[in-house]
Amino acid sequence: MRSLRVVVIEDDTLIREGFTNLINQSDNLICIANYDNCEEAIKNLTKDGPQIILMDIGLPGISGIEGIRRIKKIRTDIEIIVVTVHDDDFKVFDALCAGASGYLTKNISPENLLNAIDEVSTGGAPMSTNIARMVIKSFQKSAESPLSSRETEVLQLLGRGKSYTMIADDLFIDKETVRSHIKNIYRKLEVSSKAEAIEKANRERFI
Amino acid sequence: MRSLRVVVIEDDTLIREGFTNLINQSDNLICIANYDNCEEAIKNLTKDGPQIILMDIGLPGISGIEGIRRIKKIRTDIEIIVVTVHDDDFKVFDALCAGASGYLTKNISPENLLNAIDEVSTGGAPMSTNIARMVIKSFQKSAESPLSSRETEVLQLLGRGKSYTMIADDLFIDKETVRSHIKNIYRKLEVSSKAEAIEKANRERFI
DNA sequence: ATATCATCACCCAAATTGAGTGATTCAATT
DNA sequence: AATTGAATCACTCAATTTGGGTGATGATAT
Repeated sequence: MRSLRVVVIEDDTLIREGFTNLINQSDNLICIANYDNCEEAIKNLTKDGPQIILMDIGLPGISGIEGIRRIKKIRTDIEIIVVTVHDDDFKVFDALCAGASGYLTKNISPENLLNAIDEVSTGGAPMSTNIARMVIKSFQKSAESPLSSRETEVLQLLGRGKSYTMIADDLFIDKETVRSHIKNIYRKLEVSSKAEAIEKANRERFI
Repeated sequence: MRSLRVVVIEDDTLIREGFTNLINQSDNLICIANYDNCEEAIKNLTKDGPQIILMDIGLPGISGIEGIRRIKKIRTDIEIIVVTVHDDDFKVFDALCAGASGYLTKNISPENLLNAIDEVSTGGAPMSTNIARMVIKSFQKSAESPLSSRETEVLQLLGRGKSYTMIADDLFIDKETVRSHIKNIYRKLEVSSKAEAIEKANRERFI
């Protein structure tokens, strides 16, 4: 069986060496190179030709997030797994949006790290349990929205760029009714424009 | 150690019995009840008092998706794991939006099913590998967008409900420039209004 | 060299929006 | 029985927004 070519990008020497050794001890993986920064890694990307990259995102120089973006731009088929201590929402979602296929926090066991590499190579998306929960939560609305279900519906359509008239047609109600709902939405959210309402509703996960 | 109380909702008798037996054979789980429809399960929800519900979503009567919504409305703290043959995008995202904490396809092994129940009880979000990949993909933009990066930026702001003037202020450019970008966006996307542009860009994952 | 990108300008008419100030009906809660 | 919230509809008014034109400029890239 062919070995999967892995590149490690991680500025902590100890961890970098640790990952490299771990990968090379596995019989279906080979760590083709390791780097302590993204710039170097990108420079050698074509030469190295990895299928998988393990990557820290708290790096000096260009951030790991930007690094992911650039790597995916060069070769979309490389699977990138983020391995980091950061588990704050923004970092996670930025990394995923940039193109990461997996996201692990650093307390992961060596065994699970190897499993994750395996998983990503077969079309999976390995995530630490807390990350998976964050990701799933991002789909769910807040329980304590002040908006009624009809108001929520109206605001959703407004957020899709629809005009009062179009919303009225979609919901089979009069334009005046839509206006009325929107006034109530503005009052409840304490805003006074479409943009503010959409902004706030998105931030607080009302829609 | 206290047993986790599980309820199974599944219309296929064979599978339902199988899940029930499997759960009861585990020493930290107890299947407190099982149902072949959501209505019954909801009726007995308070009496049963489960921490976890295993749920099919291809049910007669009210759909599993609607069932999830209603159950979460009654008791937000119940963790619901969807176990189903359906892995089409809409079903998955609808279920997650409705409040599911996990999503497994039915080819799962008995061992992994028990692991998933365990995982969800400790704050995880168990997903089959293909589902996890779908979920992560939903964060990522399409590679072959016809829009330039500036146009993408403009369209993103438009999608947040901002007016031309606000977008101009945000990007430190003239309102006329914004209009110009939007005209080009409309041409490239072959649309002729804000709503259509946002709709199409979202559908094709350009923003 | 041709094309795309990013920027700005002016015209025009129709549509949209936000802020008023109302009303009615129905259902739920107290 | 009274109140509240939800959902529906009506009309005015002025400012803003939008979409369609038809241009231009300089820079960058292919």
